[in-house]
Amino acid sequence: MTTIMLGVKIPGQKIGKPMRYPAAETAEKHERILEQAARLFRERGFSGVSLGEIMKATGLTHGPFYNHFASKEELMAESMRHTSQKALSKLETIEPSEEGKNSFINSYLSPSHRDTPGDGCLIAALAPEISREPGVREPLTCHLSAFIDQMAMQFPWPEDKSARQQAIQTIASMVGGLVIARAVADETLSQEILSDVLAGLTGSSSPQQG
Amino acid sequence: MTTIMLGVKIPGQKIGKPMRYPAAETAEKHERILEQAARLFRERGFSGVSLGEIMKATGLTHGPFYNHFASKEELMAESMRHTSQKALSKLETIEPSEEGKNSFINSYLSPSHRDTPGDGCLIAALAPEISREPGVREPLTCHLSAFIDQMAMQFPWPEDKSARQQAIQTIASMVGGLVIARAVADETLSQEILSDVLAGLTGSSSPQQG
DNA sequence: CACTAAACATGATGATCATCATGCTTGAAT
DNA sequence: ATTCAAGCATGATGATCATCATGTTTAGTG
Repeated sequence: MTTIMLGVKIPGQKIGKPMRYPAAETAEKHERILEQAARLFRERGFSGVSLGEIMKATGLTHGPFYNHFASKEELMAESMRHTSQKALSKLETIEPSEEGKNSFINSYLSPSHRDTPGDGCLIAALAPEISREPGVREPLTCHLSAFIDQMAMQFPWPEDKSARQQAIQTIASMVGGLVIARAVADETLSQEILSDVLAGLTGSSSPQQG
Repeated sequence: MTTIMLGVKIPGQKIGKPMRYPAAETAEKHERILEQAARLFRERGFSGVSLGEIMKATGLTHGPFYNHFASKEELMAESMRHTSQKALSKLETIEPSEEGKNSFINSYLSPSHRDTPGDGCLIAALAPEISREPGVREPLTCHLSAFIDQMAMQFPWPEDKSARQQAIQTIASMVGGLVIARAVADETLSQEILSDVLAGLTGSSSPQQG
């Protein structure tokens, strides 16, 4: 039986080994790479961003990339885990009430979220590409699974159907609504999609802001 | 004032000009390029497919591509229009009843559709990439707009809300459900997503086949 | 029959990119 | 102070790709 170490290389944290560069700064750069990658990937897709661009965005050259990650694919997976954690943490801070839920859905289906994919939902920005990239399907699966669980648990749901089923239906509507609102070139139609999907999920007929 | 000709080059159909290769065969090749492109783009994304691959799939070499299309971007737009027309035609053949609607939704959210993106929904396969590619947002917008109209008109909808709004909500759920079912690596979860979204849209609790 | 322009095939070209190679810099442990 | 591997920068390398160049084939037209 073979044990495979799947642990991720985290510079500046090797145990008992000397760190010639300040560990804190190195870890900070590592983090910056992750964050810039997460932003750029969501803005332009995995294949639309080069490693050089990402490194430049963090203020480094392309050289030291492989001191931080083993490959682009690993960076993709790591940046997804990173984004997922932040999204889940944010979700957990929302008031576990009907109002909290509606406000969450409202902000998800807002023009602001539609227009800033780099800071938004990982799934809506990257799902089809993820489907085709074996290396990133696992983090996506973990993320979505955790998100479903958390939404089902955190918010109140009508009791005629299971909370989990309703969470899944809600997420599907949110993702689908955002994805098509982003793809459409007509601002009026795009806004109509956001409003209609929002209305279906919250019963609200007032337009969402920001 | 300048008039810009946006017409698409269609080999074998220039008026009054001699066609040295058989017009019928040339038009057939043109069609084959469109179809292979539409399939490959949906399977692997725009940026995941090279022009060489597409031409090879049609039985030609990469050379004559530019005798048929002005650029990859034009091919992308044309293949989307081509796919859109076929999808709309197919939609129109569906019986305009509750059963027809449910059967349509059922087949959209089936494992078969999930597993064969190359022959499936254009939007679910390509929407995020379309959002980032200026040259293909117009055909997507036309497609979605026509699809909304047709669904709203063709199927019966509860009268407490506008048919159009319900069509939009339904499409959003379908697209979102398919997109996340495809992205997830866990077959059980993927199947659960398909079933739950389907149940929310049709009230059916029986699993979909094919 | 000779001519021609569309359509075809082979083969550049130049750009982009992931990854690797090399040498310099740093600073904690010796 | 010396050492040395992590981390850094510059600069290959080799692959892929969209697009272009060039020559060849084709079948209507004159």
